[in-house]
Amino acid sequence: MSAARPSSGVARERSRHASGAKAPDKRRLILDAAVRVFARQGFHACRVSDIADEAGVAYGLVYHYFASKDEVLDTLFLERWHVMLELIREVDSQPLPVREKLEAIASFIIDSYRHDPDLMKVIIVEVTRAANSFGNTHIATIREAYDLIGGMITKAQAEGVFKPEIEERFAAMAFYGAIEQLLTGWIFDLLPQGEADFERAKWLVVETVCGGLETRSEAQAGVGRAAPQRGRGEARA
Amino acid sequence: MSAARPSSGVARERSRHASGAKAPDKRRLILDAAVRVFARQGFHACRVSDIADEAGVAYGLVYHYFASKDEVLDTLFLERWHVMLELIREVDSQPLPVREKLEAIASFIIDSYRHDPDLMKVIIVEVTRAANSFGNTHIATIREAYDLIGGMITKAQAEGVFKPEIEERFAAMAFYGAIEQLLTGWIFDLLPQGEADFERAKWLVVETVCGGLETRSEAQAGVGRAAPQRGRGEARA
Amino acid sequence: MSAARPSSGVARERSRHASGAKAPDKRRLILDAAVRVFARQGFHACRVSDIADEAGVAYGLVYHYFASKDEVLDTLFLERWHVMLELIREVDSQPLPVREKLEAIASFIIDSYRHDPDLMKVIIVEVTRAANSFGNTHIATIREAYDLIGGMITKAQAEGVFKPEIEERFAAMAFYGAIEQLLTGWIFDLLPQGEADFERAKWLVVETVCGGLETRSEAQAGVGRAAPQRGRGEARA
Amino acid sequence: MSAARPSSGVARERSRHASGAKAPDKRRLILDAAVRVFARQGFHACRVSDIADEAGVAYGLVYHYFASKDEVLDTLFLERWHVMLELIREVDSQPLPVREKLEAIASFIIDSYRHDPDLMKVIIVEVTRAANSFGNTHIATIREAYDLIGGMITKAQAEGVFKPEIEERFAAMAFYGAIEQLLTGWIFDLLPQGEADFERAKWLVVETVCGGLETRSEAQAGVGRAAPQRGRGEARA
DNA sequence: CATGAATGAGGATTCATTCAT
DNA sequence: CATGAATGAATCCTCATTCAT
Repeated sequence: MSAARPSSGVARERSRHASGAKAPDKRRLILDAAVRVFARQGFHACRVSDIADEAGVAYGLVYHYFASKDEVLDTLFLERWHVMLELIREVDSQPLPVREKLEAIASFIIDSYRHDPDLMKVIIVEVTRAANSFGNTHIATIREAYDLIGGMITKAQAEGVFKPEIEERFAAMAFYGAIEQLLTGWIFDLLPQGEADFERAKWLVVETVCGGLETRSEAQAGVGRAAPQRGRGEARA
Repeated sequence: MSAARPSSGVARERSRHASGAKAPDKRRLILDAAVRVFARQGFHACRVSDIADEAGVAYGLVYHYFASKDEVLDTLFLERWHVMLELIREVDSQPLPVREKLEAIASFIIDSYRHDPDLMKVIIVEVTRAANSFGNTHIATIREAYDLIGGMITKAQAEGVFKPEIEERFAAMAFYGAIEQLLTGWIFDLLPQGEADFERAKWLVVETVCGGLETRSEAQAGVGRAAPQRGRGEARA
Repeated sequence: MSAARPSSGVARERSRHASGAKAPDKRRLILDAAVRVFARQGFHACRVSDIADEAGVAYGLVYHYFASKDEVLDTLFLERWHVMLELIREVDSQPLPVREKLEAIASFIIDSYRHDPDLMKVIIVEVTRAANSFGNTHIATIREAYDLIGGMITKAQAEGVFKPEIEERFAAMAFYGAIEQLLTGWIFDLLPQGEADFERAKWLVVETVCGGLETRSEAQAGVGRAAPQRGRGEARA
Repeated sequence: MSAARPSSGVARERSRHASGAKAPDKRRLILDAAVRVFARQGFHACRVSDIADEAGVAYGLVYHYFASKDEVLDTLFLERWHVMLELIREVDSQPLPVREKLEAIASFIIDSYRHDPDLMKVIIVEVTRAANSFGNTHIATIREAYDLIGGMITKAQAEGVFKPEIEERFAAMAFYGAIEQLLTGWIFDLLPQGEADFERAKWLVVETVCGGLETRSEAQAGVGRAAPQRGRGEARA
């Protein structure tokens, strides 16, 4: 009661009373458990008690920290997406070539999956696609990311680096869609997920999309990095 | 159309008495109603009775033709995806340049959306989510599509048209993901959906992805078609 | 429509138009199928379509011959029970010693089970015990049998063959209960059901109950037949 | 009482706070209500909400304590049957003549009915029918009771008290069947149920069955008690 | 903070029965 | 006679949520 419950906003993991990592932080425990359960069973198919069981707490406690089952998913989405937006904004603010900016974004997303595949699975499968429930709630947030990426592309077009005839919003969607589909491929085991696969994927998505967006002169200039070693049959993580 | 026949019900697609549109074909009626209802409310949020009401039939008739609510969605998915696979196979069998093959695929998908946005919305939004629960029946079907597209890319690489260092499966995913994300953009009203937008989108996705995949020499050859007129403000929504 | 449908009454298997065994007699087909299905799945757990499937007819046809699923069970019960009552009445009308009368009844019931275990299972499990539905409907019929048996016992008591201090109704119930429980034992595989087991069971139930009911003098007179060979471990039918 | 604990729910039979009848013990409340409702309407004809209403609790609470409607019936059966088995085991372990042992068992069953006719009605009427569907969990329990009674008979045969030519399992079934049928007679109002009727019934069933099972010499010894006064017209119903 | 007993609205599914062909 | 498409009432069960302890 003394500590304000941030029902949204980036997680402040510790710092209850500024005392440090004293309590096991049940709220975090529940969120992490929810990720695993949502990833395993899907949001709709799981019960609140499943989350509580996974977290090892009584299920009434979930309602102590979250107003509803929905809010748990909302929180997971917003936590991650805010980090994502922050990253995009930071990248955007720096004086880098588009290709590097886009690569930074692709890297961030792919590394996010590499670091916590369950979380990304939940966000992609349960939120991003959930047109009629969560999707609508978070469209504004998602749109912001597209707008930022779109801005980068517009700028690149103004600089003559990208072809001017491709509309920035469409390009931003295509760029993001390509990345997300790679994650989807990993999630559903359609693509191999070795360490090298992740690295190559970053390069690939940038090379493909930027390659297509760049003007001839730019492409000839050979700004693209060399492809990481193409390795097949690597161990999957 | 090679519609999947459910285990329950009778579903004699053939016209009764060979006369044509004699019988109302309730099964089709239910499927079409389901598309509208799923698109409007989402699969989970709608009740079976909503489908029946929309179709103007009795509650139980849905269960006369389909074993469950899931099977209705399943059927929609399989129906559509079979058409899609057929198209891809046909395209693949013809002696066309990759770019044209990919453009045919992109066109087909985008036209599918243009022709029946509700259906595509359902397929994209609900099925991915359902893939978790529905087991891997659908994954196998989807994988086949990717494999076919991957095959086109491999061939193009062998012919020196596409860069060899990009793995075909990843490229196929990126290609498909770009298209799907455009649809998602339309579905969520993040992109304008005028007639010209659809046409430009076809060109754009091919130009972007192929442009990125093609070897320098190929790109220089200028195989790409000129961009359709970039027109703004035709947004429908 | 020309042939009166006996919704109750002993089955008149053939004799539609007095022509003989011309048609396969679908009604009989359905009744026999119902016995098998009721025995296998239980009355409540089976669907009308299960009966129709077993009979190899469309399920609408069941309603051509019977007003409801209930009536099918009713008919089976009444068919059998009328035969049973007839037997008891006939036995009762003959100038035999009680012991032989009761043995005739026990034999009839046990032979009924031997001849068609499914039918007897259905009648015992689904009707006789079904206190609140069928039971009540048929109590009158069942009571008649008890009364007839009770009458035999009263007569035997008057003749000094049976002890007078045992009330006839109670004795009749006990007698019938012993037999029915043997059937139940067979039905649920608690007792062996070889041919000899059936024969011994007839003797046993009469020997036990009559032995207990008879007066000392009568018992000493040794009216009881010798026990059939006690055989264990016989093959089960 | 060694009540079977269901898999769901919590069921802390122990008194809360060691204070006694503090908590209403909803689980017991539900079971008792179920007995009344099952007896009145029959298992199949009643709804779960009828049980909840009768118990004065919310619908869902039934499912808090029991996994299904079936499990409620199951629990009632097992609770009762365990008490019954315990009684039989105890009787069996004592150095009494068979006749007294069997009389103790008959007394117990008949007193059970006298004490809670609804419960016995449910056990007799519904469980036999359910045995079909419930699988063989119950059959095993029932078999154990028969085996114990059969053991008593075998022992009596070895001691020369009972005729050796009657197989013990058949005799056990007949004995139990006679008792059960008396209960059935009461349940369906075919027999009078005054206090004296119950007492006479105990004597009758033992006298009849034991009388039939005993060897001549034993019967002559006159071990049987005198019949309780034969009184008519005390019928309760 | 934590617990889990209690609530009850909500929805999928079943299946007996009707009836047009 | 036969068929099986069509109907829709009936009911089980789930599970998010509340709240007393």
